[in-house]
Order: sequence, then structure tokens, then C-alpha cells
Amino acid sequence: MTLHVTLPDGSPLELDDGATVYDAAAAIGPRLAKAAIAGRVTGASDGDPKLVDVTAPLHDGDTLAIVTLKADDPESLEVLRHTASHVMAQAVLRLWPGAKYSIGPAIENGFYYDFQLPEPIVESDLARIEAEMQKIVAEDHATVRAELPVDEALATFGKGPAGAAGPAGPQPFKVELIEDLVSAAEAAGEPVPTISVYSQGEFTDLCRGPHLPSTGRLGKGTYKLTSIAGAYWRGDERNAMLTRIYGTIFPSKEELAAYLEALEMARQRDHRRLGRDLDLFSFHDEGPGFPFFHPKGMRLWNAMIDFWRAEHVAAGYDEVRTPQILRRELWERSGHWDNYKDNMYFTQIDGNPYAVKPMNCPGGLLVYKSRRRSYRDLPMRVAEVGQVHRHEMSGVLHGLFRVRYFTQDDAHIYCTPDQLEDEVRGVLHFMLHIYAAFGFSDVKIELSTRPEKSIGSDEMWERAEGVLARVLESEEIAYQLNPGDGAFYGPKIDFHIRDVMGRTWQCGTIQADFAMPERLDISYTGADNEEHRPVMIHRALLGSIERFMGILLEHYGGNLPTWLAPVQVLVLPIADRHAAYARDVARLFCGAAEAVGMSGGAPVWVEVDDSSESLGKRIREGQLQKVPYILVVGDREQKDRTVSVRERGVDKGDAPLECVVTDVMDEIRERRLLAAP
RNA sequence: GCCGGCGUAGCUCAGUCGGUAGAGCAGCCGCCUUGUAAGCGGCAGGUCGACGGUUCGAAUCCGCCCGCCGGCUCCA
Repeated sequence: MTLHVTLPDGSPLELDDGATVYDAAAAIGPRLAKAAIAGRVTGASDGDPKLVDVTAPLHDGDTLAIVTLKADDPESLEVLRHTASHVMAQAVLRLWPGAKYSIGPAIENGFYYDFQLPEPIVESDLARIEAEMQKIVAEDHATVRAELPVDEALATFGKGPAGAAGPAGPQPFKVELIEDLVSAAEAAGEPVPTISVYSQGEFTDLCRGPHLPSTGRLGKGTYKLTSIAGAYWRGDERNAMLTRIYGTIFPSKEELAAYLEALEMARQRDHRRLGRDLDLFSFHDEGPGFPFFHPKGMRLWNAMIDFWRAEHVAAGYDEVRTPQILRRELWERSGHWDNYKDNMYFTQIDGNPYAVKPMNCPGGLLVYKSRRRSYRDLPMRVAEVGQVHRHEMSGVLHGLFRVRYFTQDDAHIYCTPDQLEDEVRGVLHFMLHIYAAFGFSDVKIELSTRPEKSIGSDEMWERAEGVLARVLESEEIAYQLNPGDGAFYGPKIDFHIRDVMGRTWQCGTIQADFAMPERLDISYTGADNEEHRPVMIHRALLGSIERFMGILLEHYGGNLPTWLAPVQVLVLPIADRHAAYARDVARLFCGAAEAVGMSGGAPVWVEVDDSSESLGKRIREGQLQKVPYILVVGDREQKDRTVSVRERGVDKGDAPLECVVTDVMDEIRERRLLAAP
């Protein structure tokens, strides 16, 4: 008997009956057989490829791809990391025999495993665990898959007749997982599945697989345990807190080293460090989660907002400003009291209950209601750079990324139902335009629908969700559906930008809302002289100005585009006798800025450092402060009316003063981005 | 909020066995007048996060509180 499989290039392969993935690899070549870690198999009858062990038998008609370990094959990395997590668990079980193990998946860049340990462990235990892992790797245990009926699987993990502890000892988390698999199958009306388990040496784990063929396949020096953390069983804070151990592993030592180096790079461009080093903002014990912006931070802030404001005027927006604290009764009417009060701060004025605003919309609605509105006024696009306060759990605060007060670049668009779709479309394009200006062109989009806690009728929600989906589809924009993740008053389109390090950040949002206009009873007079209910769009582009600033800082590693830099030009006189000329240079920049009326007369940020430090010292200081242009002036420059240009650390030599001023001013005015951040 | 770790000068960090603190950088003063990433010298700077306890004596040991860092999203 023979069986026939097809390889990825379409070529056929004939094998003996009962041949495995490994046999197929061996039939192709001995090197491939040695390198094979799994197979990607598509059965003759089913469509999706499945990842299987090298020991898995093949069937006639299968299409097979041999998986080898490659950094650019995410599935191969997953197999590697998943096996590493099992090896780690085995090591932990050896060191702490009473440990209960729960789950241990591969994650981006590594893996973790959650344990309930008989005693707390500390960072220094990681080295012991790594040492034990090394032994297990050296022992080179084969990973053996077994398919067990449910009762046998339960017995394996210590739940058997008369409480007999199975080979793995009592493992309550595994038992719970198996029982859940059974009840999930029953609920779906499917047959009770067999349970797959993997063993390597004395260690057995409930696992879907696949795994590396043996523990010896973890390369020496390719893995490292990175941290210990608490994690709730199944991510639910009502459950037991387990100990999670994180690790990372790569196909080669070099890739691990590169990853660790990248981590260090990320640490260097952490916005919290840059905020301090560049004197942009600070945090204080007196106000945890409440950032303080310094003068240079405000320069960056204002550069962002000046641009933002000019674009909004051009896009037909007006701007309002509403109070921080409003009567609690307003928040009860808007639905925030019922849906959001856990995140709100409350206070009293003259004995009456008030709340600090967590959102700008109710205040904005009061502005709308301050006079009668006509259909001729619509659509009304009303922006608000509004500071909101939200009570976040203390453990989640993180620099500018997660704070307790922040500033939304909010806007509310009031329109007729007929105008809604066009307005959403307009905001969508506006959003992408603004991101591009800051240097973000890779944007991920999600559509979030009705959450459990919400206001408004089913019909409203259906309409609103329909409009958002329709816009995305008509614009042919790929998006991911996020069911149940909408705001309590309406569905939303969320925008995630990807930074230079590949991380994504949620920034913008567009929310269609039929509920709030009804709640706060706003209306407009139609052409028919009747009162009608407008629809409103809530939207933010940057989301939180603070957060966006943090993202910008990390994206550019502090080397901001010149138009955003808090100090744009630094002039360094070589000796005291050049100080007057240095100040002339600075004045020329300021005069030029005034002449072109930049950003409503915003100054160019030029500084002269004529301190008595050595030139090398002052250059170093300017570089550390990430000033884009350092202009050195000495006898030669003064005589020729030139400056010696050092642009972002690169000495560009002498250039005529006027030309440099014009070039730099053009770069700022055009808000030019850097070639490569 | 929960789990783990941490908290010494503005920053980065030493500080042994419990005997009341030290460096570099930054700051200030002076000298140097500088040619593309740290010139030289001096001075000053600390209720050792807060409070309570143990002790003849606490930065050090114990308790509690505050803050910071990592994680709690990735699911056999």
C-alpha cells in the first residue's frame, strides 16, 4: 500500500502507508528530515491547513508542507515557544514538586506559563529554573502525543475514581480545562472529544500541540526567562492569582541577542525617560497619574495643537470650551451615572452633588441647546480640546499612556440622519490625513458594536452600526470587527496607528450616536417647520493629546521632526568674541519667522549657548537634547557671514547664513517629516 | 484593585554584621576662550519615601501607609 501527498510546489510524493510527516521529510532529503519540526497538512476533504507533529501519520491525498524553524515563519516560532513553555513548566515542577500548572501559551516574542506555587518566587529563581531547563534540554526527551478518552485524561491529572492521583498528581486547573472542553462540546451538540496530552520525560501536559520532536531541539543560548508577574486564573480578578513566568526564545542565539538589544533600545526611547531628559513633563507623588507639562513640553503640545486647530478650521469645524465640573444630575440624564460612575470623580458645591467630567459630550450638548437650531445650521461640527478626568485603577497608570486626566481632541458633529454617512466618511479621511502629517501611515481600523451596558433602542443601534459598516465598506477599508466593544451610547470605528517599532496604539475614534440627542432632548427645526432629532457623531483624532505625545516621542525616539521640536536651532559661538554674531544669527531666525507669519506668529525656537563650557561639551549637550540644527560660529563664519551646520548629529559644513535660515524655516513651515524616523 | 519587585542628593548608583551616609553626572563659584559628543579646580546638596515598632543605637530588622516599575490583553 502506498499513499500520495502533494508538496507545496505541486510535486507529488509517494510514501508507504502509515508514513509520517517525518518520513515525508526524510524522503525529500536527510537535511530536511533533521530540520523538520512540524508539518502543515491540508486533508483531501478539508480546506484549512493544520499544523501537526512530525510524528503525525499522513493520509492519501494530503497536501503537505514541512515546517522548519525560521524567524519569518510565525507558526514555526509558535511551536518553538510552546515547547519552551513546556520545558520551563517541567523545570518548575522539578524545583517545586507541589506546583500546580495551568496554561502556558506562546506569545508574541516569547512564552509564559502560569503556576500556583507552594511559595513565592523571586527574580533570582529564574536562573535556577533556566539551569534546570538546560538539563531537560540536554536529556533530550522526545515529546509524545497521546489521545485519551475524557475519563483517562481526568485521571492523568489527578481526578480519578476514589481520588486516585494520576501520574501528574492532582492538577485542578487541568481538570477544570478538560471539564470545560467537555461541556463546550456538549453545549455545541458535538460529540465529546478525545483529549490530547503531551509527555516529555516525567512531565505530562494537556495540550493541543504540535511540539518540537524533542526537548533537545531548544538551542543553547537561544532562550531566556525574562520576568515574573501575577496573573489571574483565566484573567478574571475574582479567581486565584497565579504566578506567571515569562520567557523568550528564538531560533538562534543571534536572534535572541537582537531581540534583547531591541528591548534595550525600546527602554532608551521610553517616553517617560525622554520626558525627563528633554525636560518636557514630570510626575509627582502629589498627583499620581496627573502629568505636569514643562515649558518645553508645552512647546511640543502647542505645535501639535496649532497644527490641529488650523486643520480643523479648514475642515469646517468651530471650537468650544466647556466646564470641568457639572451637576451630577446632568450625568444622570446623559447615562454616565449608570454606565460610567466607577470611573468618575465626584464633589460637592454648596452641598449639591457635582461630578468632574469624564467626557465632553454632555457639556457640548448644553452648548447646542443654548439656542434653537435650524436644519440650515447642520451639519454643525463643534470641536473641543477638552480635559477629562477618569479614575483608573492605580496599577494601570503608565507615563503619558495611561493617566487620570487627559485632553481629548474631541468634536461633536450634529447632523440630520441623511447627512450622517457623509459626515462619517469625511471624518475618516480627515483622520488619516492628520495621522500622515505626524508620520503615521500604517493605520489599523476596528468596528466595535453594542456592549452589554448601553443606552438606546435596538433599532438605533442597528442603524448606527449599519452606517459605520457601510462607510468602511464603500471606502474599501479593511477592518476588524470587535463585537460588544462599543461606547455605551453608540458603536464606533477605532483607529490604531502602528509606530516604528511595530506596536499599535489606539488613537482615533468615530462614534455614531442616536441615543444622547434623545437623552438630552436636542432638536432642530426642519424645512417643514417641525422639530426633528439630530444625530450626533463623537470623534477624536489623536485621542488623548498626552498619549499621542508619548507615542510621538517613542516613535521618533525623541528626534522629533523639526516642526515639533521644542528647541529647533541651537547656536554655539566658539569663543566669547563670537557671541554677538551668534545672537545675530538667532535674531535672523526670529525675524524670518515673523516675516512669514508662521503659525499665527509662533516663534522659532532658537537658543544661543554662550556658556563658558568647551565647544565639545556644548555640542554634546545639544545632541543629547536632540536639537535638530546646531549652528557653530567662529572667526571664519563671522567673517564670511556663514554658519557651520550640524544637522541631527551630522556635520554638514559651512553654509551661507541666509540660505540656512530659509531652508530651516521652509522645513518647519511645511511640517516636513524626517526621511527615516 | 490584585500579584511580584523596588524606593539612599535633581539623575544614575555604592553603603559589609544594626554603630545616624558616599561617588559620578547635573547645580553653584572661579579659572580656561575653546573648531564639532564630557577642559580644570573648588563649593554646596540627604528627616536614607511617610508613620509606627524592636533596640543602648535603625538607611539596615518588623508592621502599616504612600509612590514607582513589571504583569494581570495573547488561553490545552
